Amino acid sequence: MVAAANPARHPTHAVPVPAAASHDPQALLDWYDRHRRRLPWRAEPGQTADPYHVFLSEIMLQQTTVVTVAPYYADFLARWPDVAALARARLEEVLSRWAGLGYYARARNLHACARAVVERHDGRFPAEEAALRALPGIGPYTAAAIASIAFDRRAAPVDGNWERVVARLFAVEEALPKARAKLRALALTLLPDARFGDFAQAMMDLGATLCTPRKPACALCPWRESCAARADGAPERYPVKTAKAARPTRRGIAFLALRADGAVLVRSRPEKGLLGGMSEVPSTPWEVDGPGHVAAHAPLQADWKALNATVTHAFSHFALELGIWRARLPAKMAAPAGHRWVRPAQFEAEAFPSVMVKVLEYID
DNA sequence: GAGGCGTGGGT
DNA sequence: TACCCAAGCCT
Repeated sequence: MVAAANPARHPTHAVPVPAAASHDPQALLDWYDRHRRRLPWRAEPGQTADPYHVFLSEIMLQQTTVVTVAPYYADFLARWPDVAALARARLEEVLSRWAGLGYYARARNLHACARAVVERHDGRFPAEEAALRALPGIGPYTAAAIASIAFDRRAAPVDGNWERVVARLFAVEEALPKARAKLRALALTLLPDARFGDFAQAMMDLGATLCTPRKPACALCPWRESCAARADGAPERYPVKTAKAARPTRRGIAFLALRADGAVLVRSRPEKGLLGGMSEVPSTPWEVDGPGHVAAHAPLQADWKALNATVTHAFSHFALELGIWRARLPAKMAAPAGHRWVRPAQFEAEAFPSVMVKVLEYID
């Protein structure tokens, strides 16, 4: 979508803009110049950010906090300092270094995207939103983020921060996610005439530090005078959201097969779906109705002992309760088809998601 | 377009 | 405790 930089000069019929609203973009840029957060992936003031740094950080930051991302970003950048290096990496190694960060399709797409940049764009990220959007794992937000932050193109990376800020500035009563298009249209009316990258990051900093979900610090906000939600006296009421569905509990049993030499029996999950491509301890299916006939799912015949232990884990759309069955096996025992024996010293090279790290606590 | 897709921290 | 929340993308 294309919108005029200033709707007062270039009226649009797409969305009615309150006549009284004057959220001066320069006021936010001035605030940003004084309060910008120093983050590992950000360029120094006045400098252009490296597109690869923006790309890597933006993918990691999808639905993930700055504090969580920071060590992963440092590790990836040290290991793969540029997009060509990442493109040369093995997918298994990328997944193992991503382990613990969640939303594992991001890691697979990150790797595919690096290869696509090398193959389709000669190793240089395109500056245009449309070309960026065509790359794997890069959606409308990330395309706009790279275009604006790395290339200072006029683009609006509307994330959760932008949505919250805009919903409050205009006191939008329509609920998310349905209100998304409206919030985006309103966001476009806020854009300055220059410094698009700084403006994008300023909106994120504003949302992350002042215009927070709970107890926003309106007294410190550069837009406090023109904010409709503040005028209403209840800024924390925005953005309005529709209630989410309740999260069911699924149950299963994990089979901890321990060889006498200390090795543990593991396998890789299918490439697509939940924890796609990640390493796991074999288990029954995880179902709401429970594991059913447990022994039928055991990876091998053994003297299985049910431990008095349950691993619980919260996924985004269901809770998991995993019982543990453990068996000890001779050192020369071969791995069944599709499985492999892994010693604890080699765990670092495996792509164990957090739930499997919890299961592996019971190898002793 | 609504739901699948992780995780850890905060209240 | 049981939610809610965080720089979304894909199908």
